[in-house]
Order: sequence, then C-alpha cells, then structure tokens
Amino acid sequence: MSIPTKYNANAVEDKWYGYWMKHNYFHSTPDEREPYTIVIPPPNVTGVLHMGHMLNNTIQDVLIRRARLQGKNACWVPGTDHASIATEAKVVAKLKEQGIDKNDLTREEFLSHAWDWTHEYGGVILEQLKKLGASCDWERTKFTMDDDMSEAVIKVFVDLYNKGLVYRGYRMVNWDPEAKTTLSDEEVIYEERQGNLYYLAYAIEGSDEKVTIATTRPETILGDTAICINPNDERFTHLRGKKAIVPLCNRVIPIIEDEYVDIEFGTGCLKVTPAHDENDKNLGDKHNLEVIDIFNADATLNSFGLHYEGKDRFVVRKEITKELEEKGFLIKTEQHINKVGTSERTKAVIEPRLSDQWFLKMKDLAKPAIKAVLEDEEVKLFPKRFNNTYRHWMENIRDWNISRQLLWGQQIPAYFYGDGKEDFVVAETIAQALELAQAKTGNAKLKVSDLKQDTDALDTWFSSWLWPMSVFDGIRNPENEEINYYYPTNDLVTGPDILFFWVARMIVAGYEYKGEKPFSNVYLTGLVRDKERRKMSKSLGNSPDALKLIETYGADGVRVGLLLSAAAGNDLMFDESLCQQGKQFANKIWNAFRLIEGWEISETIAQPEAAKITLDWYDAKFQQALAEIEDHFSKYRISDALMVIYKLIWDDFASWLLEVVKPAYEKPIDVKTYREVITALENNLKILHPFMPFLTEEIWQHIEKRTPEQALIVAQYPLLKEIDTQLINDFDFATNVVSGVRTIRKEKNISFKGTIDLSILNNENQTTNLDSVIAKLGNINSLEYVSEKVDAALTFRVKANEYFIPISGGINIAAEIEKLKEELNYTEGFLKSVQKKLSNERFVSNAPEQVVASEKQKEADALAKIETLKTSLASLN
RNA sequence: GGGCAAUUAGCUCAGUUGGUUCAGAGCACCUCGUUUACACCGAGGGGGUCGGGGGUUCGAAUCCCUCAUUGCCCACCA
Repeated sequence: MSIPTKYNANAVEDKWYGYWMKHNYFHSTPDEREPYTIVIPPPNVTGVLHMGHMLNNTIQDVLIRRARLQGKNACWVPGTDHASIATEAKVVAKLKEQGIDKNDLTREEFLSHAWDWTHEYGGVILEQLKKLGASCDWERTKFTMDDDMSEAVIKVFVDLYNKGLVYRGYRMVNWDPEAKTTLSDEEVIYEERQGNLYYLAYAIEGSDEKVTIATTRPETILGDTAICINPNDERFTHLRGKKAIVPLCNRVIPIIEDEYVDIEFGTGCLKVTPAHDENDKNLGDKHNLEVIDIFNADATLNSFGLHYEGKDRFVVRKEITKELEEKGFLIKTEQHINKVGTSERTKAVIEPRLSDQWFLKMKDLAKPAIKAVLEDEEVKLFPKRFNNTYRHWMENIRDWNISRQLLWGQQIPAYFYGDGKEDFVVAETIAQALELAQAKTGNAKLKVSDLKQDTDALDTWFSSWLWPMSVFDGIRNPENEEINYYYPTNDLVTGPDILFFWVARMIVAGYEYKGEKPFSNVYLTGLVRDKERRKMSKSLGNSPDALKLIETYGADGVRVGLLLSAAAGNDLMFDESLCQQGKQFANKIWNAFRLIEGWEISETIAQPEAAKITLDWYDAKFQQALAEIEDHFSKYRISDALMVIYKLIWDDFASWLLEVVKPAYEKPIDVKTYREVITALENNLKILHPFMPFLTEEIWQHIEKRTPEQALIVAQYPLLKEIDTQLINDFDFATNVVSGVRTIRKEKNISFKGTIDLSILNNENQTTNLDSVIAKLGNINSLEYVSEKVDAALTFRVKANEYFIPISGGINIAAEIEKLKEELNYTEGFLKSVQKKLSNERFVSNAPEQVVASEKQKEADALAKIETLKTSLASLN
C-alpha cells in the first residue's frame, strides 16, 4: 500500500485551491439557475485574519459550497473596507515614525500615503482567506473606496440631501480627541470607571455665603456659565436671583432654577457647563446661557484654561483639584463610579463637543426596515432573540452623525461659496455645484475657484451600508442585469457587535434604494473567546495565530474545530484541541479510504448476505442523516449538521459498514459490494465537502481520475429519498446483540480473535436476516436457534431474547445467578413504575392514546423479560 | 436604572408544541486490546436529585411565580 497512513493536509491544500481557481469554479455570472448570493462582511483593508474572521468566513464558505453542490449559481462577493478611522490612525502612526507630521501634508499628499499603505497591506487578509479555503468569486473583489463604490456613496449622499434627510447642524457630538474627529453614538463604548465626586464651594456675589456643588469634572469649572438649583428645593430659595463666582477665574455667573436638577443627588446644586455636557447644553439653550468652550481639539485646555492652557484635561483635573484644595474651595471628595464614553477605535475618552456636523434623519428611513424584520419576517435574524435588540434600537433611533474630521474616506460633496452657515450647495460634481451655487446666489460670475469643498469625510459605515447593492453597481445603475439577478442576496453572516453599525443600516438602505430587502437571513455568530471565556485580544495575547493553526491542523481541521464549538448564536470558547479533533477526523476518513483502496476486487465471488443487508442499512442511515442535516441547516445549526456527518462517517460508515463488508485477510472483495461501498463513500464526501473541502476533493480525485467537470466541488448533492426505518430498527437490534457478545467476551476474557458459538432462544420473533451481520461482527462460528435453554453457557438478553455462548471450561454458576438476579430486580422495578402509571385512571383517560400504548408495550416487554429471567434462574438453581 | 438571554455529566452544548428510550451528544475520564485501514485506533465502562425554593398537572429539564449567579444590549443623572 503506497498511500501514507496519515493524511497530510499541507501537501494537498494549495494544490486543490490552485486547481479550483484554475478551473474558475468560484466565479459566477448570471444565468438561468437559481442564484445563491452572499456578500462578505468586508474586513478592514489593512487588517489581518483573526479568529472571528476565521469563524464567520468558514460558515459562509460552508453555505456557499453547499449551495454550489445543490446546483445553485453560488456567488460569494469578497472585498475590504477602507475603515477610515482605523486606517488613518495607522497611516498617521507610520508617518510619525518617519518623522512626518500629518498636519504638514496637503490632503492630496496624505491620501497618496494612505493609498500606498493600502496597496502594500491591503488584501493580505484576502490572501489569508484563501488559505482557509474560502471559495469567493475573486474576480468580483471590491473595496469600499473603489471609484465606482465612492461614486455610489456620493450619489446617495446628494440624493438624501435633496430629499431633505441629510442636514448640517451645530450640535453636541462625540469627540475623539485622539483621532480628532467626531464619532457616531454607536462608536462610543461606555465603561464604568472609578472616579471621584468633588464638592466645590462657590462664593455668592455680594455676601460671605457660599454654595456647594458636586462635580465629577472639576477641570470644567472654567467653562461654567451658571449654577442651577431645583425651584422646589427649599434649602436654596434664598439664592434666587443671586449670582455666584466661579473659583479661580472669578467669573460671575447667574444662579438659575430648573426642575431638571435632582434634589437628592450630591448637594442638590449643579454647575452648568454648556460646552462640555449635553444636558448642560440643553439647560443652556433653555436659559440662554453663554457657551464657553475651554478645550482644544486634542482635549488640552485652551486660553480659557488660564495657567492650565496646553495641558491635557486629565492632568488638569489632578492639578486643579490640588489648587482648589489649597485655596479652600474643595470641601470634600467622595468615591464615585461613573460611566465614561470611550472611542471604539482609539479607546480615547470621548468628550462631548459642540460643532458643525452632517446628520442623517433616521426615523422615517427606519420604518420599512422595522416592518421587514419584525412584522413581515422578510429578513430573519438567527438567533431570533436579536429581534428584541433590533426593535429597541430601531424604535429609538437617533439621527446619524455621518461626518468625520478625517481625510481617508469619501469627501463630503458640499461646496461652500461664502462664510455663512447656509452658504453651501451639495452636488455630485464641482461643475454641478457651481451651477447650483450660481443659481442660489444669483451670481453668474461665481467661479470654480470660489467654491471650497467641505473638508470632512463620510463615516465608513456610510459606504458599507450600501455594500450589497453597490458591489453589483446597483446604485449607479439600478436596473443592471447583475443587481436584478443577485439582489436580494440570501444569507449574511456576521457578528452581533455590528448589528446596528452595519446590518440594520443595510436593511434601511436596501428599502430606500432598491425597495427591497438586502438579504433574507442574517446569521449572527457568537464572539470567539478563549477557554477561560475571555475575549480574544491582542493585548491579552490569547488569540492564536490563524495561519499557524492552519499549518498545524490543516485548513479542514481548523474549520471543523471552529464549527464544532460554534453552537448557534452563542459565544464560542475556542479550544485548540478541537482543531486536533478535526485533524483526527480527517485522518480517520483518510484511513477508511485507504482500506477501501487496498482491496483486491473479484468479479467472480458473490455478494455475501451480510454485506448486502448492511449496505441497505447504511443507505437508510445516510438518508436519515441527510434529512437531519437539512433540518439543521434550515435553522443555521451548522455545528449540529457537522456532528451528524461526523457520527455518520465515524460510527455508521467506518465502525459498522466497513467492518461488515471487510473481506477476510488477503481475500478479495466481490465487485458489487466494492462498487456500493465506493458509492457510499462518494456520497459521504459530497455532504462533507462544504465543511472539509480539501480532504474531500483529495479523496474524490484519488478514487478515480476525474475531468474538471467531475470535480467534487461541482458534484451533485445527494437527493433525499424515503427512509427505511424498519431496517434501521432491525439493525439496531442486531447491534445490541453484537454488543452483548462483545461484553461477554470482555467480561470473561475471551479473545476477540477466536470464534465462538451462539445459540438464540427467540422469544421476540426477531427477524433472522441480520444473523449474518451478527455472525460476522461477533466472530461467531455457528449461530443456531434453540427452543430450550442451553446449559453450561454464558448468557445475555436483548429485550426478551436470550443468548447462549457455550463454553468448555464450565461456568461460575453463582456469578451467573447474581447477574440474573440483578437484572430481574431492575426489570421488576421498572415494571412496577410502568404499572403504577397504567393503573392511574387519570393517566389512562387523559394521556394521548399513543403514549398509553407505548406504556403498555413497555409493560409487555418487561413482563416477557421477567419471564425469561425467572426460568433461567430456575434452571440454574 | 431598564431590557434580553443563559444556568442540564469534568468541559462545550442538544433536548422543537409538557408524555415513545428509568435525561442525550462530542470531548475528557477509567478498563482491556501491538485484530492484517487508522493507537490521530478499536471494544467496553463510569459519570447528572436538569442553579435553589415554591406552584400548575395524571405527568415538568420543558409551563407559572420567586430567589441566586453569569453574560449581553440600551439609558444624558452632575
């Protein structure tokens, strides 16, 4: 036998990936077949493959390969995302290393560096996906900053502006002082942090009196423009209409009254800083307060910060606390836990900041998307419980801040012709903008050089929300053949962390721009954690190197490892030993194939009875498994589907079928059995292929020489037939008998090598057509039916049947009696509980007929068995 | 502070509208086995009062109440 005993994944994976690519199996063009489409959740262009990618791309590949085998026109569109803030941060950092400051560069120069970076590192992650076996249509690879993609984004922005849905507003937004940009609400992560509550005394103008306020942010007192009390708070009625003096800067500020203030909290007295807190801003608007912004863009203090100018807010907090204490303004400090917003990307603490930004009104846009998921179920979320989260978010949706103070992204197509807030026009091109501006101002002399484009870029998600449409050019060219064929797509596989960022917005965009859902099913995978349930992260160093895993266990092994641990929708605890299990499974199949491959075939010998019936039985088991797999897939229980195949191949195929049909040592196998076993193996390969593409293709091509049209990747998936459940039940009985024989052999130390005799007292009227199977697997010399008990034999029972294995040396009667008594005792107890149930009138009258019947059957079985046991005991005594 | 989900064998999880199998799987564990595909193997085996406490029912892992623990999402309380 020339085939190695161990399957060597590394040696074959590149070969088959290259073969598949060469024959263009991944490529799809519209035709008369039913389409099956997945768009990849585009990873960051400069990212590297991590476990989360491995999981969701494996699942996508399983789905796409299965669809391909089922004869659908399978199209998986890959691509990457420009990830403005993350990529820009990386480019800025790299430039800094080279001694270049971003601020010294023009927009064009910076973008040129960013493109260089993108071209250098971009697509690395896509190459890594190939190692995993991802069968994406690489000819369709898209990037969210490709010219056509950007054009679509701009077109949509202009359209939404013209519809009155995009507007520019001076608002309190989330400011990331590190990236120096605003963020949408969704990009802010709130964390609980231990902080302090500082009690500060403010002097009252024209008196010796003081008022104490509580704040968590003492450094912002320099931006205070009022003190607020609750009008119902009797403690402070004497302060009405008076003024307070801000410590250190000695600004005189009014004391205002508003029921917003919580009497119970702190001192019941609130300092108001409209520039640095959203609530304070609301109060400020209501009471016409001055707004004093004391921060620079990087959250250091500006000239309002007095001698703290230029220092970071957190440094100032410490220093100013000390100064306040020294000067007697600090009354006391309490520990206090507060929620701090941090940037999803840079982890910097977010500052509320007032500025001009672009917003998209979401409320009306969200309506069809809410209906589609929650009422019509046009889009189904798996697991379904995410419907609740989706509902909550969509029904309380706020306007989306879509502008970013970044360069890397689509520049907002708004053109200013003057300094006024309204002195701008929005258009797809500068030429159109000029026309609009001339018309708007009535000034025909306005030139292109008079227009200044808004320097902000759009939020990355403002391009990715169009992804399922724009990859088929469905925005620019809404009735083209491709979009009409592939859209709506079928399944979307992604993590729940971007349900709002991306999934919900794609549904919104789909209805707005195509009048139709973007996809039918959304499978939300769990987060990949380590064995100890910790999130995988670079800083913890608990994230395994994806490519190294593939090298060690093979892509198939890793895929199986990931899928086995991925119960639908739950977080998964990744354990490398599961990849080991995957690898061992590959090896098991490989060796099953080696066995079959090594047989010598005889055209002349007849098919043994045992082989014939076991092949029929395997066929039935296969059908049963096929139905279960179907069911699991319909519920996106990929892990369960794989486990069904795992057990089918390992237990039913290898342990039972192959053991039965296996010819005796150095004997040939009959050709009929051989061919049927090959067919069974091929069917196994077909259903396993989506999960383990490389191994299955390798064996498939080893079985016989195939033309490119006959490759496994494009083979025909087995069709469901009727299941012979009777045969499955009968075989099951036979396996119990075989197990009985094996148990006896083991207990009595009878070697498995030597043959034994078996006599059967057939009280069950068990069919005898499986006797050949029992004889083969029990290594039985003579199998005969008897009408009376056999003396001097070891016994066991299956249901009411009694089996005798005569032995020469004499048996330990006491031990046999003991065994029988134990079994009798147990069966009688069981009978008693069944009879108790049956004698309960309410049970018999209330329970369904079928349930009562089965209880009666149990009773009859138990009675028969007790009878057998009793007679046996009697004969031994 | 509000909402959602989970809690079943050592681990990770199934258990569909309460009722065919005195609660299942995979892995792990224990015993035996150099059997002519595979020790990355084979055969056999042990292991759970279904988070605690109530309740409904002839019957509850499954339905209801309550408590506890954990996770996730949302929320402007200084």
